[in-house]
Amino acid sequence: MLVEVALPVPVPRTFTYSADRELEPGTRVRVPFGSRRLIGWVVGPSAGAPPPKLAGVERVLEEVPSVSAELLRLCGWIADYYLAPLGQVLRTALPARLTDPRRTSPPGLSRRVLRLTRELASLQERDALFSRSPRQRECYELLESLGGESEAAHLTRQAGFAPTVLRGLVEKGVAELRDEPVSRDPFAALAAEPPQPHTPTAAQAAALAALTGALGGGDRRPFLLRGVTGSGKTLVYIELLRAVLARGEGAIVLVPEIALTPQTVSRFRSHFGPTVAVLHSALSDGERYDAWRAVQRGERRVVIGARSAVFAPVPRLGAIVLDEEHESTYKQYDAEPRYHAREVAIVRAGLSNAVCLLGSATPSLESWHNAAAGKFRLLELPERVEGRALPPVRVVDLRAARAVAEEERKPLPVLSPELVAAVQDRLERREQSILLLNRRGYSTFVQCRACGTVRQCERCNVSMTFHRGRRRVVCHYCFREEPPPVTCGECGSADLSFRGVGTEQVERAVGDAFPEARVARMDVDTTSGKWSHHRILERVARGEVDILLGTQMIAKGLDYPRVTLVGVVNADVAMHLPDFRASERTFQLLTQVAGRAGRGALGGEVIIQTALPGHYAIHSALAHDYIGFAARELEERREPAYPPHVRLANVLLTGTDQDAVIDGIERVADWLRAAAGRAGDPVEVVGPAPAPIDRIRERWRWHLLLRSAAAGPLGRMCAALQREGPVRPGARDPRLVIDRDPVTLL
DNA sequence: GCGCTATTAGCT
DNA sequence: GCTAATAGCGCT
Repeated sequence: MLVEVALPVPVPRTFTYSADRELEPGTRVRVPFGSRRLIGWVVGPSAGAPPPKLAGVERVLEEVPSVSAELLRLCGWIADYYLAPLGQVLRTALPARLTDPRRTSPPGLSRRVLRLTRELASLQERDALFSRSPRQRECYELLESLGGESEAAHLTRQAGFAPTVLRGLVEKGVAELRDEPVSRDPFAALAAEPPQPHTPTAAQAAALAALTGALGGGDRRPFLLRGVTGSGKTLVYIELLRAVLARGEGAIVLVPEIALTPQTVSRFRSHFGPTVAVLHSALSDGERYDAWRAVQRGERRVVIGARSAVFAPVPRLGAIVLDEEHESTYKQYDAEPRYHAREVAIVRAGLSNAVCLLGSATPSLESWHNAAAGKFRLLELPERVEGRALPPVRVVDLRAARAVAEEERKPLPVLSPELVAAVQDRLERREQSILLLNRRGYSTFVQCRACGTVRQCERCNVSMTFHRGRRRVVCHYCFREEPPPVTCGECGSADLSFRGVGTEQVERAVGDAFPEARVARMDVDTTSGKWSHHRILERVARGEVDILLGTQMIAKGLDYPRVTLVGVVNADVAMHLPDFRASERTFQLLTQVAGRAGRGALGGEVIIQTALPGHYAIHSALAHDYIGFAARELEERREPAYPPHVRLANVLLTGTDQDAVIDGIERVADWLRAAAGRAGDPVEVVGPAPAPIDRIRERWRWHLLLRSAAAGPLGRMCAALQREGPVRPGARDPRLVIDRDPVTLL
């Protein structure tokens, strides 16, 4: 008999193979493919005539399909909607162990584990023991943050420690190497805090009643929970999950990024203990596979994870919760399939008859629009728990500050006198402050005073950022770095100006203003280690940090009662980006970071430095006015029309030869316009135009937008373009990328 | 004419 | 995505 097999290759079709018996859809098989062997999934019997070249399934890898019928349907929907090959979707949905052709046998029954045996409490002891072995220290500290143990293979392969480093720790008597049976949860050793006692507020109780009332019911519309920061959304999630578990079902909780939300994860663990599986990016392939199997067997019924956890094989799915549903990290924008976990969650909940709950203080306009249209059911938590007020927000007008600075012939200070006074006040009261600036490095660009030329990356059309710590200028797109320029590359002048403030410069300004303060900086540059987020946040939690400064990663999910001041060094960073979501992003970030202040009994205050105090995104944030912001922003997006009023697809062509890229995108545009005319479908072609960043890694980038009132015609046009358009799918130069519902047009 | 490198068709 | 076939190009 003949079966259709989906393979993890970028070819948008399935392949026909012969099999000597009937194979259930979802069964993993090994098949010959060219000169190679690949692992694929049977998706069903083959209809029609056998192909001219027919090979047979070489090996059936499992008797019970690893992909359930439900998951297969979900992946099929993703493949169709996001125009990705089904096999690539399946590979994304499953742990790497199951798709790696080198590992066709089940993983062994035991594995080598390195476990800490002695605690080094004092810093002096640590310094002494590891004075000549920094790698051993790093390894020790990684183990510490992993809960005391990790698989040896993980430490050597993924974390990059040499086997001698592991042995060194054993010889020093601080760790042991042992063979352990599989299926251990590395997070089990992490102490969970006891659950906090609580009484739901009236609003929480009402939301819960609606949610639990919907369990197992027929109305499949998702819920949108809008709750101001500090209103107790997590409590609602927890109580919903409790009800789900009581019905004998399981649930998935999606968070934007596990490393940034340790407190949320810890609350789930404290309530549900060992039935929680945390799918973390630091898991080794083996640990991830173990967790996946434990979920599939029903041993763990609550799954917490980032985007890809939406595929967790929970057998009887009762609910999917998506926290901070507006976050753009839910969209996979840089690889196929370019899916949005929010849409996938909604579709999956529909297929499983599960409750889908989207939560946010600042819902995406798409979701807000859907709630207004009755497609989502709206729940609201309008007040903070225990009647705590939202913090008052003050604005410092940078235009006025700039005028003063110019008059006094001094540079504009990074921190205004108002902000300095407020931080000083917190230091005296032994409270904590958070300072946000969403730009890393020291100076964001280097400009020649003589001719005005800005130093650009050789491979990308972006300015290079000066990193003072590294003494380099760095391209944030291709990571190329060079020594900082001393002369202008254009005119040779040595009069260079290092401009644009980044977090490193804020750190320096803070150091100058408050030499005694204990400061921590948190951005991509200080959190390169897998557990460094964790380490910095632990220090904040223990009160060892007076001022935490950093990029947007300090804006999410932190809940520290001693944080009573939030300062935004420059609120306008995202506002000038050539992206229709610039205002929305600015409003969301400001609201989110403002929510970090005053979560405890001490109260709090927010100070925002901006040159655009009159902009609606900023004054809506000042007033904590989501509804006002959303109404205004929805109006702004009517003309020209942008989501949520219309659906978009971004059609991007990249290549090393600019002329070929331009020629290609023009042919694509002509083809699409002709096709739109023929089909009579209301799809509009906007462009082509160079992408806002028109060269990255020596590849030129041109794009066009497809705009349509409805998703259906837009999807059909994209599919036709892929099938019959002038650029062959899979070609590498120029290469065509189709991104539906894009979150960024850069 | 040979051998190295860049490009690309085709994979069941 | 990968590989094998092929086209392109410098060198003897």
